[in-house]
Amino acid sequence: MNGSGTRGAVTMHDVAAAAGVSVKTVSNVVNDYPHIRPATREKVQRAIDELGYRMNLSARNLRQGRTGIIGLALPELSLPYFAELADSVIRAAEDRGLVVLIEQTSADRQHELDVLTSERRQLTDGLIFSPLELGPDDADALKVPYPIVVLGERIFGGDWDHVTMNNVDGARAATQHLIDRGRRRIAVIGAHAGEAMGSAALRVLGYQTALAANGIPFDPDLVIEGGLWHRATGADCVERVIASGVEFDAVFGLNDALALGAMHALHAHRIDVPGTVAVVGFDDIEDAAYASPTLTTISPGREQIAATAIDVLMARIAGDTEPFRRVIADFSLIERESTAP
Amino acid sequence: MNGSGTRGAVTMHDVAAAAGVSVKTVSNVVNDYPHIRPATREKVQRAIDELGYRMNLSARNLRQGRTGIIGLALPELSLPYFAELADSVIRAAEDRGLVVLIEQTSADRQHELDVLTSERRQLTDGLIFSPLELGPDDADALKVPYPIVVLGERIFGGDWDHVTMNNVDGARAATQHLIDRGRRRIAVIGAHAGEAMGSAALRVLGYQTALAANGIPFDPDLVIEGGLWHRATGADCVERVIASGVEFDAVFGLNDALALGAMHALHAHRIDVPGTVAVVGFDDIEDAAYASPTLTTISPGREQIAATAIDVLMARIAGDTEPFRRVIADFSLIERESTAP
DNA sequence: GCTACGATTTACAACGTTAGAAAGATTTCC
DNA sequence: GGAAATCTTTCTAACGTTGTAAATCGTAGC
Repeated sequence: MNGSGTRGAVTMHDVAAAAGVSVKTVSNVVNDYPHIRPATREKVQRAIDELGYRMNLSARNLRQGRTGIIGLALPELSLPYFAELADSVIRAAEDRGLVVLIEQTSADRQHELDVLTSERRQLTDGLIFSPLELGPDDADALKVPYPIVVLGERIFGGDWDHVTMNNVDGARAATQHLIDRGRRRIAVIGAHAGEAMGSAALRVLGYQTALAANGIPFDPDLVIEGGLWHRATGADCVERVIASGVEFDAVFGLNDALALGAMHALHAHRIDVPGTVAVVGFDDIEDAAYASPTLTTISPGREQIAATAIDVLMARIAGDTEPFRRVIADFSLIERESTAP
Repeated sequence: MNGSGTRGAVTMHDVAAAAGVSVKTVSNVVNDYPHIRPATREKVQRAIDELGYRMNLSARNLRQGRTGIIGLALPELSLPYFAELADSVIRAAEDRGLVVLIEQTSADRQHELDVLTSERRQLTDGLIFSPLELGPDDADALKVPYPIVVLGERIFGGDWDHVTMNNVDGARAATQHLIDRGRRRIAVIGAHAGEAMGSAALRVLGYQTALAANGIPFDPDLVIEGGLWHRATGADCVERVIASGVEFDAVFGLNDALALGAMHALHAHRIDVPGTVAVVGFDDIEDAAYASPTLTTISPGREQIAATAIDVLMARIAGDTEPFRRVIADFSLIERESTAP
């Protein structure tokens, strides 16, 4: 079936025999060992090309104790934010010659714990882990015997590397932007009452900080609860503010899906965006740029998060023993039509 | 750092020594070889538990020539359809004890070709490949020396397994549903003029088939071109039909994003959905269920496609030499508010 | 008690690669 | 010209697992 004769693959031994050198010399050529006579290198290279030799990675992995694969554990690819994060991580990994194995935790606590001790960890050199359900109490479970980089905010102060977006400052900037546009009655939608450390709480904190910095009183009536951060929730939140009769001239959706849903509901009520109500989101998912009007949002530095996570992880895999790092990605405000003056 | 003493992992040798049996017996226990005395099995199991032994997968891979990893090559995870497909494939693989390595081709022809011969193929037992740019001319490139299952419609008649959705019949059913609801002037948006074999062409074909079956004349003015299947394109298509003055009482978006964009534009024009214009999509992405009104669509059997692809691939990996299969997944019509009577 | 025949267990040799050190070439320097 | 230094190449063992075949055990049949 494959071009080159026998069923089994071509090995270094075959190449060595064809080139008239030892196996180790072939290995040296393949691995760019510096001290090789040009003539030898060429001889070997020719044999490799002629025989169509491909390295057997399992053998190399066994010998070196490395696989070149990193794990990425996240809630679900169906959620646009995580799909885009995975996209970025895969690209960043590819640039560095690594490959990514994705595991979904379905936002289930037990599943998140399982991933940490799964047999799959044998197959990966390290793990990038984006938990949604684990909290400070689970810190011990994260003390694993392999390199791990944790994404997101839920677990602080542990003994591991942490790469996160700047939820507080990002939210502050989003709010400040609305204030700069003359808005004073800013509804924030998608809040989670019970939570102290999740993205919702941190973003609401940023919102409050911005209000305070501008001497605008905080009105609890403008903080709208909303569980799942879906479009439908966003629409529902807006329906509720409107029904409540509370006045507002702007909406801060704690993520883009909420903001998009909000715009939809505003539209349904013939409320002009951004004329009457300005809207801003958070995450910069692709749809935000295609909505109408296009949505102003905070870009959380997804690419940077992905690249940094991979770099930190690679350093740990290579044996780096520096103190654990906490990296906070740079965010940026993407101004679009939904907050045009 | 890890609980069990020395840096290096526990091996079968350690377990064998602790249990007082040979390495092979440990291997037999681990692999559920039937002829093992219960007492022995228990002894070994206890040693395994005590030492916290985990199989070294690289070693097994080397010995068996299998990795337990399958590759999944798709355009981009940022596209919701592919993110959801990847989700389904990963779940299906997990159910069967496999693990998935995702590679993105960025919808780039060269990149799609590269994936087929990448060094990564050494790491996977087989490949599930969803090409977007390769066409019938590239058939030779798909004759690879490892198990491969091709998704999608672009390449027919080759010597490989093929799992695909039923674009023609699905589109026919979507159109028929609109006809059943009394619609006669159905605009179809997102068509690709040049294409003969892509999803766009096949779905338009299904649309025409349904019209013909019901004796409704085909009006080319109702077929609206649209390149990228994004929400913005859908909105734009609707703007164009409206501007053209052509009458219509329904819109068939060739995918959900187009349909959602269409609903948005209709809304902007104060056109009632489904009262004045009914809308139907294709793909059943998650947003379709959260839109307002919720979107009627064709569910292309994503789960089934994923499961079937994995099953076929596993059979090939196991050495199945049956003739190549072509599986067409069952679709279903999901009726929602956008086509309510 | 002895033989035969499964049931269990073991010894040994791979799987294809690379680390480490030794061996062989070649060059450099007096 | 010879010794030392350096560059190249080779040799020998692993890495941890499983397939094969052979060894050992246990017991049923006579």
